[in-house]
Amino acid sequence: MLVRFGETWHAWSVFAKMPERDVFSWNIMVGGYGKAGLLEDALDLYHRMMWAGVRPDVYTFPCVLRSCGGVPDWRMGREVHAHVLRFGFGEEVDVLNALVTMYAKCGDAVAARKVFDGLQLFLNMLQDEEMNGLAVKMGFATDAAFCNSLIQMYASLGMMGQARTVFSRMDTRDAMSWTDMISGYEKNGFPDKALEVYALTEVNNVSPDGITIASALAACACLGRLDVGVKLHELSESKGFMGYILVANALLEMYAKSKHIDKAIEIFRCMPEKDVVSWSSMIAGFCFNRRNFEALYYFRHMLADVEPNSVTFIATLAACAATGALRSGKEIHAHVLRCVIGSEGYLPNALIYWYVECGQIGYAWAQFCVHGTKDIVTWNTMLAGFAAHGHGDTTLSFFNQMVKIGECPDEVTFIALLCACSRGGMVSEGWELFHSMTEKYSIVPNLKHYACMVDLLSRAGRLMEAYNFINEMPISPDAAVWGALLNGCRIHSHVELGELAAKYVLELEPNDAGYHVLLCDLYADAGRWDKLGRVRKTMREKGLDHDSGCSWIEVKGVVHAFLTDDASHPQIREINTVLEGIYERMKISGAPVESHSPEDKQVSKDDIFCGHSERLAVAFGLINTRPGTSICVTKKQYTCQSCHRILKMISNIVRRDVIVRDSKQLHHFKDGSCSCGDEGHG
DNA sequence: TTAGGGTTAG
Repeated sequence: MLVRFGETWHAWSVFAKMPERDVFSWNIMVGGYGKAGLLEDALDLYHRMMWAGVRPDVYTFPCVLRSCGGVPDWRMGREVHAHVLRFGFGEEVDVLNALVTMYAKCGDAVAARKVFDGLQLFLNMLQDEEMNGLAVKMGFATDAAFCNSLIQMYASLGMMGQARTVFSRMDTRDAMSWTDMISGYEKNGFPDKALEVYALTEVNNVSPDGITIASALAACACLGRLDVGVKLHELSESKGFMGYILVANALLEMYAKSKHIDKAIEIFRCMPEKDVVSWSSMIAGFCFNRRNFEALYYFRHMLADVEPNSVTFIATLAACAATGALRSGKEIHAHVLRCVIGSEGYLPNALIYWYVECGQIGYAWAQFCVHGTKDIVTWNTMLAGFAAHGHGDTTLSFFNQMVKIGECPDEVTFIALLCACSRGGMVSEGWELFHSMTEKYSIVPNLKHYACMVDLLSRAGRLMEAYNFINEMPISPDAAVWGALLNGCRIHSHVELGELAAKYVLELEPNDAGYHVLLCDLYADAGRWDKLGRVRKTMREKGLDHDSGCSWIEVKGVVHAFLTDDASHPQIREINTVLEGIYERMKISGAPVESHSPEDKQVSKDDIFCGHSERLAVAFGLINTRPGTSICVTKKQYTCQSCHRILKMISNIVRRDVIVRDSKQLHHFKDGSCSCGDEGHG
């Protein structure tokens, strides 16, 4: 009784005073600790039960295995598996199901499958009509507890077809049967089907409990289905589930993923108690809504309240990566090392990705080297990192090394590879890799691969070849594919083809400011001021010119943000002095500085003082960081051509690496050239 | 009138 009210500690004191304890009382205690989330305690209690010489029964195992899967503790799970066999429960479906789920949660798919296969014969008998009839007659083939157990097992192995068969065979389904189906579909990547099943609960007058609602909300979050989500919110309120932390957390997630982060904040603030999931969901929610600084702010506040876990760190590192926050990320890295969870799941990959995004390819490499078990994501992150920093040859040789040790590339691998070829101007290598996708690795190229190929060809000046390539694509091209051609036309000043590409791009993405700017750059470079004026007018009409530039740089852990023509920074005088000095040195070196303005095509002071935010941020970095260190700036928008040109020169003049992460890609400027391989940038 | 279904990252 006390356990049911969540008073585990109180229950323990009663339990401890009991003169005699049978397997029944032990089961209640082990189950109670498990349900209260005190998984380690539940396992400890199970050990004590064993030492006390109590013989476990059929109820003991699902309960203790659930805790093993929840930790997850694979070694303990195996130990319990041995007990299952020793005590003769090796043929109990409910126990075997719990074993399958436990192994699945511990990431041991092989063992899960092995246990499952042992059951297959029995399950096949149920598929057989005669046996099924017999089972029905005996009253257990449609028994809710038994069937729920089967559904869970099938769902944990991703066999939703079988789960559905069992589900439809049932006479009476309880809330758990419905929840199993909803969460099964959601977890196996069919959130739409999950919501279809949820809709049936309404038709069938099923009363959903908190877990049912949370599972349906997860599916809403996945699909961004705010309409269903809001109904579930109302239902939760009417049923009094809002105080249930699981439901409140699922609601946060749903609102954040449906782009209603303010509603998520409202719910979060009303929560009397917040756990690690609530905080992590908010951090991830801010990232999802591109409010990365708030994500970092919440992370700092969280530390005073609850202990972060690996999910928290992964979400926070994503915010650090998006903002180029090197110092904050390093703090997290230190936390990770202290908490000894550095090798947990996806976390090492998140660290590599964050170092890459902050322009620290060397540290990313060091992190890669110390990372124990590398999966395909680890390799892909590193490959993409080398590609982004302009190390084309390294990317390809690294790929060969990867294949040599037996790692099988996936579709993401080829995006990184084609990107590297494109930036390094390696056309024949790019073609070869593109063909090898289907011929050697049976990977069907998707839109991203096609966009990479168009980028590769058009950057190399093979504009007609790129155009023909698009026309021969087996799938219809998206804006990114035409955008790559437009960019190539801009680099090689091919106005006519560029206009054609722009026509398709703007049909598909009529309100994308970046593509409009690209077209402006094409006209500006070709000196077509009349047409440039017309595009600018369209942008004004569409309200695309209001998004003024914003760049920021982190210096000594403090983020300094700059807007276009920003004169508000306390160091603005020094910034202007630095820019002026660079301008003087450019003049001396005779650098061919071109202007955006039609009147003045010669070296112009306007170039250096154009007020674009990234230049202000870079100049600020030059003043406030040690000589020789690299300068990392993050920009919210697309870097304009003029800035790109100037930044190349700055990197040459000051002999420092300048890294600018804009909305499209990473630019690593070094000794007068850029990693993006954009030769047309001047 | 004991178990088994659940939320966060990628």
